[in-house]
Amino acid sequence: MGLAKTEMFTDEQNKIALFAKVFGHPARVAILQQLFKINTCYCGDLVSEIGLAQPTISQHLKELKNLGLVKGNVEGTSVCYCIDAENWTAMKAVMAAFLDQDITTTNSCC
Amino acid sequence: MGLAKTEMFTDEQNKIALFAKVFGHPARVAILQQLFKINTCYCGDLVSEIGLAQPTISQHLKELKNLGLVKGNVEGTSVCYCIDAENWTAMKAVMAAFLDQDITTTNSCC
DNA sequence: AATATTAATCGTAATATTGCAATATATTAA
DNA sequence: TTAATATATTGCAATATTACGATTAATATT
Repeated sequence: MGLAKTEMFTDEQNKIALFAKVFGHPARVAILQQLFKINTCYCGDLVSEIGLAQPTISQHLKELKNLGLVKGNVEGTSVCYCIDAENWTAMKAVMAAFLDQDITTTNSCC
Repeated sequence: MGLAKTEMFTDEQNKIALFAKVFGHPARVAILQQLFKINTCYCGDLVSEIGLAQPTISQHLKELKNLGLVKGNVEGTSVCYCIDAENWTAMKAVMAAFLDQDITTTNSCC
């Protein structure tokens, strides 16, 4: 079906999956790394830096914006993008709660 | 195309994306949380716990196994699954390097 | 006003993902 | 050996994702 049965899962599980999904493409990872590196970045800079076509980068940026991880600021004909620090921190807390679970090796089957 | 152009990105970026992708479905999040919670778990238990069909759970487990995050141990007709602690820790280091980047609010455009 | 620049949107082709019924495989029990 | 049980695999339909050319929208420059 290609359609996740989100109603079977908790809000937290769906939230983790949504954040993870947006990181599940190397172009979006690269965009975020670049934004962290140079702090503030025009859309066109990302296009030349990453090497995908402009509509493709624009589409990836849209997904990052939809989740609130990235903000865009219109400056004339350009749009300047940066990380949304507050939402990034909130996302980190959600992901950390999932990733930092304790592993009890006792009573393990394998 | 539906096909990520992995050759344009660094190994690290592709690795982050691969790990994130496997967490990008709530069923796999739920499977992992359950494995952390009860430490060791038969495939059938996950099917009844999560509520998706047996082939669906089996398929999700396969993806987790392919990335090395989960191990399975055959016990008679059953298969007992658990987290691969070593690989989980290694994965956490990769993801933390990405998620814990510093945010410099100075010189930010938005 | 006409043109240039930058980014977003639309449309579409190629491919990937999700979910499950049906079936196959492997082990144990009778 | 046969039947029962548990899991994996196959095949397929529905939907999602990725990428980009063409176009549009908005602002700047001349």
